Amino acid sequence: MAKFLTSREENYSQWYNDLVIKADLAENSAVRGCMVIKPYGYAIWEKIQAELDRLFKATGHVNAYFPLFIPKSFFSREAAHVEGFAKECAVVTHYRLKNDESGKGIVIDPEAKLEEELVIRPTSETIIWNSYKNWIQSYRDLPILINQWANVVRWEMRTRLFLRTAEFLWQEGHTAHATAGEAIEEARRMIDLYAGFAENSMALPVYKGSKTESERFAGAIDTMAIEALMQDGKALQAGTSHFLGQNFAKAFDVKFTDQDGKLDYVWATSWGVSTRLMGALIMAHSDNNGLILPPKLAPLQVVIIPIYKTGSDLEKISEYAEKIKTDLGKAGLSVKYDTRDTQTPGWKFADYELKGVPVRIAIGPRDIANNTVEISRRDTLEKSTIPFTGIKEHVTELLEKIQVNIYNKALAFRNQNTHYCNTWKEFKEIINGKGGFVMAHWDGTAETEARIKEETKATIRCIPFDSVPEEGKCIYSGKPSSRRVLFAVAY
RNA sequence: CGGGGUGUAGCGCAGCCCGGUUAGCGCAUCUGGUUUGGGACCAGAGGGUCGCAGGUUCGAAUCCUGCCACCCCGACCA
Repeated sequence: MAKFLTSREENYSQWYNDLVIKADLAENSAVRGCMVIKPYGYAIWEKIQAELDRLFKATGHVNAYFPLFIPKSFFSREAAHVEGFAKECAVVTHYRLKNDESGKGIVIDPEAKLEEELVIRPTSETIIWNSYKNWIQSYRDLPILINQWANVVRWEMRTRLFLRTAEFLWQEGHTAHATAGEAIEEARRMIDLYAGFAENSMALPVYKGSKTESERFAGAIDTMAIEALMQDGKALQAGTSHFLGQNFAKAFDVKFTDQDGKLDYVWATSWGVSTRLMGALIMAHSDNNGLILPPKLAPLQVVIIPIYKTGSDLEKISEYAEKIKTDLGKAGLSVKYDTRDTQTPGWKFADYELKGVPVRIAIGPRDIANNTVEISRRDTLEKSTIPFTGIKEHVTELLEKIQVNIYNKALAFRNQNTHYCNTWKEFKEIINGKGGFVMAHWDGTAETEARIKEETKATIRCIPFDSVPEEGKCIYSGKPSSRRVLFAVAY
């Protein structure tokens, strides 16, 4: 089985690449570092989008859209911001092409040089706060709770499908508030929302916490993140939410008059998740047979496959199958009845396993005779034969069970691979060995953090919100520490 | 951007070192037939600017130079 995929044990990153390609999720394009998201992959992204969009709206946010291009000068207004992004910006310098004089091909028209270059957004804080300046005068104009679904470009050196591409799709929330407290609350609300989404919809357990200063978003006061563990023991940052203080308000001169008539700068947050979530989803659950998708995000939840020898067999099976399809459809499930006679049942079984369809129903003459169906779950590959009556209830329950089981499995793995280390030796053994998360004491200095990174590649993923105060000694420097932080080698 | 590797049919590869008929093989595709409860079988067919540009040579997939792309490992990052 699974001779079409490189196995996880053999080469985890090759397995991931194979899976993305063979499950027809995405492929590389003619443009370096940019991917084509194929229909099946995009369907999963649409499910992710739909649920997140619902959650954003349920917490009072609205969608808007800002330009792809940002005047170069906007970036220099916030010092830390420009420093963080300058190295990976694509820049538009001209607005016209013309035929080459020599008659061969087309060239940039040197006369069509832009007076001010435009940066293709790597993130939209600057262009958005430039607009907010005009929208905000009084506390009555606040808060502004806006989200944008967009593409952004970050000219990365090394790219990998979904995990790191030069162009990616994401959503970015940009909110404006009258008080620091309100903004902090908002930033925290959104990281909680992301964590809830990861756990409930993606079946992906995450650690929540704040980044250290060196890992913080360029221009933020506090960056909060959710961190997930992949099957190879590496961590993946799955979402971030930033408390931006008054940095962008100051950079773009966004002031408002409060209830006491005093003028103050506006407080900001921004938060986002990207198509990288697709990578997390793929890597966290899948196996050597292919994708394993949580039912809540599977574009196709149930597939029905007929097994027949003759045309009259197929007729009977189809009648039976169509009933099931209609029935399950009424229960709100997405069901496909695959009647293609160009592929054999065995081929279809393998293909839908590769694509991670959670539940498969096979119907053959045997089932017609016995009034049964064969039902198979993708997460455990278990098969059973069940009676035709009550199939709707059975499938609905099974999908819920699968959702829970996938989560529990990922949680167990995450917990088994979260180690509490007290010595440097032990720390290195785990990080260099099996990997995983390490909860360890840290003296709070950027120097120690950098040294640890240099020696082991491990970084502080976050200072977990729920880490309990505890007296200890930094594993590296031996200096006193009051709480453990979360280390891992990250993607 | 540094180190290593690879570019030959849609995909995966052999051929290259040691230049010489019509560039092979597996998978996939197409046609016909038999099949169909875990990636079916037989027969036949189609498909190639040998990554690109120069050079050496009577002759280049093969040798030389330059470039480009991709993969792996580092630094950077969601």
